[in-house]
Amino acid sequence: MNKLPRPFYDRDTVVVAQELLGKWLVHDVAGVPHIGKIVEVEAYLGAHDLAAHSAKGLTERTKTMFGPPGHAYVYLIYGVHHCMNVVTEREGHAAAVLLRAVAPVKNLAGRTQGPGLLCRAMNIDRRLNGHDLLSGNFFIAEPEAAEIFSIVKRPRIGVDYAKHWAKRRLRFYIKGDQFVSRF
DNA sequence: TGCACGATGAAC
DNA sequence: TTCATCGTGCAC
Repeated sequence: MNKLPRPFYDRDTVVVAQELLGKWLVHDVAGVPHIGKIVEVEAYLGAHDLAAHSAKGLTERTKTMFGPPGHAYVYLIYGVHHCMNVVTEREGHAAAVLLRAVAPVKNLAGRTQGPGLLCRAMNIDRRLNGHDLLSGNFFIAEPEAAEIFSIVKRPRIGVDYAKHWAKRRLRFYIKGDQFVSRF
């Protein structure tokens, strides 16, 4: 499979977020490759973005976001669900792209439309926090067949506390895709 | 050492 | 609209 290289992630987060749409998220568990096509994402631009966890500064929780690009930032939310992000831009910039939904491609059971459901279906939990996405068992790859689609831009979900940052259209999804979490 | 609070999902 | 459930961050 054609794995995305480090330079792909070391670019403007809004660009990376949109280009992640259509790509394949691959997690190999005990020899079984779980594969989902990314159909919905959100961009978190860095420590200046009040909706981003990194706006709190460098802490135990956010140190993955402040690390080098191309690594997974996985955290537990509401004590119940896991959320999976991809770190972008240069080390120290603390930006990331939240993966909100995937469409089943291979070996996925259950629903995948939402950040928590996506992680459950893909067997992703915080043990994978900080994991290098250029590794052999957990990575993002080019899809086998490229497709043409339109990208819808909307405000991010669940970040009303972020003042004017909550209004920016940093949520992106594939237009008309049935696996988008909500329209 | 205690406590408020989530980048959610499911039930009521 | 409410609630489950717990790690993190910061106040005391």
